[in-house]
Amino acid sequence: MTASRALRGDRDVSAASRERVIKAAEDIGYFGNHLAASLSSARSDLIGVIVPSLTNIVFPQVMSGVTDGLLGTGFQPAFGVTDYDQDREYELVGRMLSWRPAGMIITGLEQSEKTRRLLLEANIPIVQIMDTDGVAIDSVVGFSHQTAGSEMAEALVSAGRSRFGYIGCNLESDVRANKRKQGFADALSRHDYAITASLFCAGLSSVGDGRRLTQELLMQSPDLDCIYYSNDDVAFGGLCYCLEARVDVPARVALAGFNGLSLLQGFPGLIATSTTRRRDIGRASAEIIIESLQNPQQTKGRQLTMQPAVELGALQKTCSPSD
Amino acid sequence: MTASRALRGDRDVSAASRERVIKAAEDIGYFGNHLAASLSSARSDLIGVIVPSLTNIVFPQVMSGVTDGLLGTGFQPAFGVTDYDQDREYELVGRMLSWRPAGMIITGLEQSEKTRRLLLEANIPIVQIMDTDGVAIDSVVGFSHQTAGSEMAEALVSAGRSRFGYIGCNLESDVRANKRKQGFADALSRHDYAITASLFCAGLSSVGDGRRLTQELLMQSPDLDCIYYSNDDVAFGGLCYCLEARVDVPARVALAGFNGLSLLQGFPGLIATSTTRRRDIGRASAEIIIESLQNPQQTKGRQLTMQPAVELGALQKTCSPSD
DNA sequence: GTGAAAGCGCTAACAT
DNA sequence: ATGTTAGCGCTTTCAC
Repeated sequence: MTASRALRGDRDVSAASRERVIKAAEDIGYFGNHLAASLSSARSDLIGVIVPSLTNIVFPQVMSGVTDGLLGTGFQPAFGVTDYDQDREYELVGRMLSWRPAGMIITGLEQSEKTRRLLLEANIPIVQIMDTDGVAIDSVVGFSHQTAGSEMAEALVSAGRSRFGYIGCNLESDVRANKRKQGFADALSRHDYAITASLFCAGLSSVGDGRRLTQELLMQSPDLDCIYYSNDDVAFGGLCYCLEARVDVPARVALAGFNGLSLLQGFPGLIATSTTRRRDIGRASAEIIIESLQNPQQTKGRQLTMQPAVELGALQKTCSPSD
Repeated sequence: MTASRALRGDRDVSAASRERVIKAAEDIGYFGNHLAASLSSARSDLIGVIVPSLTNIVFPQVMSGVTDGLLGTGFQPAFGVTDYDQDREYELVGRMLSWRPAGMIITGLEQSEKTRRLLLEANIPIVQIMDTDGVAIDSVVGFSHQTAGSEMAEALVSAGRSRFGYIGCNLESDVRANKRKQGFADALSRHDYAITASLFCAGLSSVGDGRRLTQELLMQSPDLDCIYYSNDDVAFGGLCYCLEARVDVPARVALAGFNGLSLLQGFPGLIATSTTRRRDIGRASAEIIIESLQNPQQTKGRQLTMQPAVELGALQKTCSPSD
């Protein structure tokens, strides 16, 4: 009937009817039923967004970016969390698709074959985010973690460092942290250097673990002049230990993390990092979905790289401690 | 037909048919349509979850808790973010309800009157979380921020502090931080003390702001022996400043935050805090929704308080700096 | 500009 | 244990 048109803001409704309908709707406290609408029109205004974890601030920021990018478009994000578990991811993707979302944003390129098939067959725009090292399903917004790792290594070598340690958390599940480590090690070996000592912890990264592992690593390898961490949280924990133990950072040992978290502003410049544009990646992925929806042909398989910038901070000004 | 029953795991289907159906479904890559299912059965397996922000780790942790609590129940969380904006909240609640969720979890007790009406009329279990200072719509899981503030004040007074400063971020929108401050000030005044110096910053709380504001506050009021912060992020920034400026914490000045973030493990015990059980609150709220769904009568209007524990850390052992 | 008819893909209730 | 019928609340298409 006319009511349906009026409420959806269809033109071809007289101003008089429109007003009457809207008035009536308010009076009875009516609000539509998206289920019926989407079922009938065979499309919904949901954009599925899948992230691996909510344990540090990185993915929440990506989600904020997506929300921003969707604001005012009439589309709505629907968030899901996999906890870095591929089976859970498959399950979640299936559930999301069964809501017939208009598009999907999913973290990483390493979905299981089953999941990839689901996504492909859904026949909606898919954007994989946060990584570009691999084979895409459709569009991609992110950067190469491998490159990020090697760029950090190059920068640290240029700053005169030569005895490298590594500390990582959650490497069993965090594919991207592994890629960074790989890129880091590869770049070092091109300079005939290597990671000579490393420590790992299972489970999620945390400041506390970084602190503990750094103490341990420096005990067993006191000659290290640089430690690369799987991310900023762990690196920051390392810095806390060093400050308390009066280990001079970065003069005696340089610490390098990853992400460029605002947390680092606690001690500006003391930790080298690669600043990732997390909100921008979220926003851009939302925009690509919207464009694809408006222009299905031209926007297939776009690739957008936002490589993080290496920031050395105070390290820039120091020389090798052996000088 | 039988297929529908088989796929939903209805009993009253012969093992033979069930297998044939499931086999066939896999062959053609069939997966159901939640839209149609929910429309038909007039209920969905979604639980709407509304949080104010994703800018620090607190609400992501609540969301993880909800996800945990829902795991294996067949219900699924659907997350929404309001950015501390009541109009956005109203909009979001409306949109969520139009998906006919089975229940709603929403942060805080300060919804607008319109939003409250929407929620009431939805006739589904509602759980408001994170706060108990106010009037509930249905069930509540959280704690009194007012009490949390006064308990911290009491603890600090007992620890011998007497000259109090306050630093807060985002107080324009963060109702709960305001309640803590109020409770803190009220408790102080019962001891004839008061907050004698404060600084605020607009916008979201961050470590960097805490650092900057603490420097400023200690410059203009060098005699303070205690600073209460709106939360741990800001407090931690303050600690970073003090460590760098060699201000003795907690001997000369005690710092107190709120939340018990794992970040504090960078310098264990140096910041007093109230440890909130964020995951537990998320999990419990999910459980209450599930119970209400199974047992509509008995579970109306439950109230669950999980008051945070004050942790003084190193401050416990110090005496007033004037001793 | 408005209305009537059909149907989206399921589930519920009732046969059989 | 399986099939049949009707209908959830919309949108679409086509008349008027």
